[in-house]
Amino acid sequence: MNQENSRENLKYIFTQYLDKKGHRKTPERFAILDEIFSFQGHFNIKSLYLSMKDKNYTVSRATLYNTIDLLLESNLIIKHQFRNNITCYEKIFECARHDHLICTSCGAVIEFNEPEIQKTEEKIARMMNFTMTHRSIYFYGICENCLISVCP
Amino acid sequence: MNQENSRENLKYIFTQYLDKKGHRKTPERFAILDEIFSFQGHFNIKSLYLSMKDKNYTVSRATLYNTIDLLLESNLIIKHQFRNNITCYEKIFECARHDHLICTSCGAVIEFNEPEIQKTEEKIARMMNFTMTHRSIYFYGICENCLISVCP
DNA sequence: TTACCTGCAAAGGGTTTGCAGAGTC
DNA sequence: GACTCTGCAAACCCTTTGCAGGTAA
Repeated sequence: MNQENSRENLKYIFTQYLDKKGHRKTPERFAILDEIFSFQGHFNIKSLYLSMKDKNYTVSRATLYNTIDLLLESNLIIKHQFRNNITCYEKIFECARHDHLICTSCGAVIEFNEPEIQKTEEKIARMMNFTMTHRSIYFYGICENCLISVCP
Repeated sequence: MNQENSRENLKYIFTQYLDKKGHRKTPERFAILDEIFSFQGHFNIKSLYLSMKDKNYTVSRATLYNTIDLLLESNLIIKHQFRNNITCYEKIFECARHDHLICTSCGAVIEFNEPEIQKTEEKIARMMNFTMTHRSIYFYGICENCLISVCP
């Protein structure tokens, strides 16, 4: 699927969701959706606000928080807490399932994909009689680059 | 090891840490250590503050935050972020390694122990050239009790 | 037209900071 | 006695809320 089709698809999914829930299809909501899917990686409310303002499309923080909630509920993005009390978000639609390594030395956030985790998750769900909806896995430590730069 | 010996051991470890770092051994610091290890499960600054105040040992929030940082650095407690922007802590000294399930329906936090995770962690560390120091794993979903209480 | 949404600004709540006095070493 | 730590209160910052005006349906 090329990028344009992908965007149309996103809009379609979000529209479906808004219709289903009886929410209005306002231009702000689609502008925010578009902005989020235009950049890679993690973002937070502040960075989103600034990047939209930069493009002369200023929306209030209240609207950002409101729309983010809708995107979370429609499973187009997910929420992260990277231990610093600033909430981060990430688009998940049509992205490979992945988890994160966080370097406590340089702050780098590194994605990785390990299918074994999925199996373990299912095992735990069975064992604990728990219905999984999503997970949040972070490994903390020192990344390759920082290890190299430390004196022996 | 009985409880009293365990407490003495904790004090010893914390004392060693304070000495090593050149921090002072104030009564507040040991009172906070004692309070934290007197209760089970997770706590946050507010609950810690209140439970100490309850015992007529009031310490300021500033001192709590200060001491918590020291306890984190000495690896006696760990920090959690349960997605609600309230930082939670948990003692880890002499506790079995475990991770958490979080019920998004009733808010329950359920501990579990799955040794397979440890192996996966080591595999990822090798694969990604990453030196793990600690991990933060949360599975979200619906717990047993909430599943039962939902109408079919 | 009506109900919901947006924008603004103020309130809220957890965390951090600055400063004076107290206490450790 | 010097210097760090504590306590207090204010500052800080992200997030939420209340309200008036605007707009999708």
